Amino acid sequence: MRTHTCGQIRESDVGKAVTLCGWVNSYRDHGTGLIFIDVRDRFGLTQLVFNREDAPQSLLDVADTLRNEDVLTASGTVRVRTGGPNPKLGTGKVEVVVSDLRVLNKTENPPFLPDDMGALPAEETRLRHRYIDLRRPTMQRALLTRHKVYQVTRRYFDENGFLEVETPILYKSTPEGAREFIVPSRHIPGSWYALPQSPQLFKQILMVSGIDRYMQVCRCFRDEDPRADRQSEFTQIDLEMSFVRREDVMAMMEGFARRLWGEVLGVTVPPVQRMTYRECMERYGIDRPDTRYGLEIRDVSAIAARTEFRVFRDALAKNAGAREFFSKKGVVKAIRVPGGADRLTRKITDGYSEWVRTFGAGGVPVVKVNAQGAFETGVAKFLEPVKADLAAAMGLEPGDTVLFAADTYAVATKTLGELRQKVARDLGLVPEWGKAWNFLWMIDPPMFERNKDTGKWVAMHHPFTSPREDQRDAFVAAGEDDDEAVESIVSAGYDLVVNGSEIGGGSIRIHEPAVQSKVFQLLGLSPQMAEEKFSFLLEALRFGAPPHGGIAFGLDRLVMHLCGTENIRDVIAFPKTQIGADLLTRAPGPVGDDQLREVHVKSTWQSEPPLKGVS
RNA sequence: GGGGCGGUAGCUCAAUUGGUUAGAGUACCGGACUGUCGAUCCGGUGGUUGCGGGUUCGAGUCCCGUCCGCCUCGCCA
Repeated sequence: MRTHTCGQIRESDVGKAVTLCGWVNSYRDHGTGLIFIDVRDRFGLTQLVFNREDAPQSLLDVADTLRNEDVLTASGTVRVRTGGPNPKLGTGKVEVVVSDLRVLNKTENPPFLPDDMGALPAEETRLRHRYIDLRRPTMQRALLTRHKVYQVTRRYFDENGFLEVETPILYKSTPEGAREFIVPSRHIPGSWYALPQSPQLFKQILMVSGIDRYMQVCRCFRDEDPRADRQSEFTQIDLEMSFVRREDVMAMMEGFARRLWGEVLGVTVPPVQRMTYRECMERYGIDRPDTRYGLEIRDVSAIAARTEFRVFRDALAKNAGAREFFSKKGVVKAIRVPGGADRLTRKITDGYSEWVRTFGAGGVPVVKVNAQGAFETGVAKFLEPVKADLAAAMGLEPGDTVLFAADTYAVATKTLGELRQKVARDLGLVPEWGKAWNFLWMIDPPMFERNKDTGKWVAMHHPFTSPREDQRDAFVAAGEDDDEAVESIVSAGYDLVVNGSEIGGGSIRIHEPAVQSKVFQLLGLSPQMAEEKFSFLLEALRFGAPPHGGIAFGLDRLVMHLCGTENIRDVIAFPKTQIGADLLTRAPGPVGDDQLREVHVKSTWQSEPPLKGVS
């Protein structure tokens, strides 16, 4: 149908007869003289020109009807532009003098035009007419980047001896972890499949099967509320390796990250540092630290203990005798904001006090160091006796502000971890996209933590994560009710973090039945329950399981980083909204009673589905 | 489930303290124009102010409910 794409023609093509196909990007009708049409496809823009003096009337009649987003095919001759080049276009030095024009499909007046200039339509509108939104160059670039990630991924892991194996989408419901999407069985009344949260158990079984190295670009499903960087349906680069220690997996993945950033962005990934979970929490208050800026957290409990400030004293009284780092032990922590005395106004810091309530903190005590080095604000008088020690511990200079959190270790750490990021954003300390790539491995995370509501132990990663080699015996010996002991056991897990965002996580797995039983026991799964839910895995582990470990990278998030967007929907062709709706196809929707009967399901929902009359 | 922001013309937005016939840009329609390139100039069509109640002489504006979108806490092994 065409001889060239719209991004292809150059000066070297002058004089050639060409045929192009594409969409009308813009039309500039000069009435009695000239008509210019920019025709667009995925590859670029080419200017078509019609001259009213020498073009036949039949051709002009068609050209006159062209409007934005009409689909056309045009044939003509390439020539150098006589009106001067357009440096913004790759094809900007040439144009096509059209001799034949056909409208392949006239468009209705589109709800919006797919250009990247000016304000975008509301996201609702973009999702509703996704096919138009996806014509925008930015969206086409994102899909292209995503495509490159698929290609690099498959090449890299193929080169390294991985076998791509597909695993089931209709899967078995397992307890633990995220809420599942479920699918009723027609053949087995009252029975349900679940969509996989990840192919975790299958890939471990593939290791027992002797596959040695497995990878898959796979869709995963978690029926939890989405976020800006999270969809309930998402894609993982999933892999598993036999006969490896965590160094082997981490080295493999560093190589992968290096290849990805190199091939997609032309960026050389700097050396990947490692940081233990504990150090992450101590310095950054989060398990995925953003190390592109300072504002590190300091523990000032010992100094705070010598003040009469009620907020500090009350916090420090909590579990005062417990071991260090215990989640319920009271602590006072602080971050120093250089130059904050001027920049963090009373209004801003009051806002922080309000904001941290969402993390369970009561507020943010603030002290400012004025130009003369004196402490200001309400808590200053309490801190006067420890002024010198605090200044030394925090490295305070005139003009600084100190933000405190006084609470349990868990709350104070979380609060300052979040506040640190907010302050960095507010003060413009975060480098713009592409300026810094801070990769780090978070290692040695705890095996378990207590669920805040139920009080039960939950696996930090998943129940098949092995304790770190040297922790095995302590783990097997740990008493279920000994919180301090259980919390202190670290696993052989690892997360890869870039610029404060977790892009992948994995672990060395348990291959010993005794260790696996202990995990289930701590999670409150009786041997019978464990057998019922995971018999296939437990059985497989008994039939010659090699030591193995693996990791999964979030492909959507990788692409977000490589595209420089903070919206996961910008890297997914057909994403869903916050209530899991697809505004394009109007999924989910009702099904007929006969369909339900066939799968032995009766709905308890009596009203009309709300989405039906979407605005 | 909780908190926040938003919903006004096809699209992006405005509308004073609750007060005349809800405006502008753009798209679309018509006209003018020979080198534009986000063309320009002139004119025009276009509104259930998300939906349902309420208060009021009077509601885009205030109140209640509800739906939808986004951000977020919880949640996300």
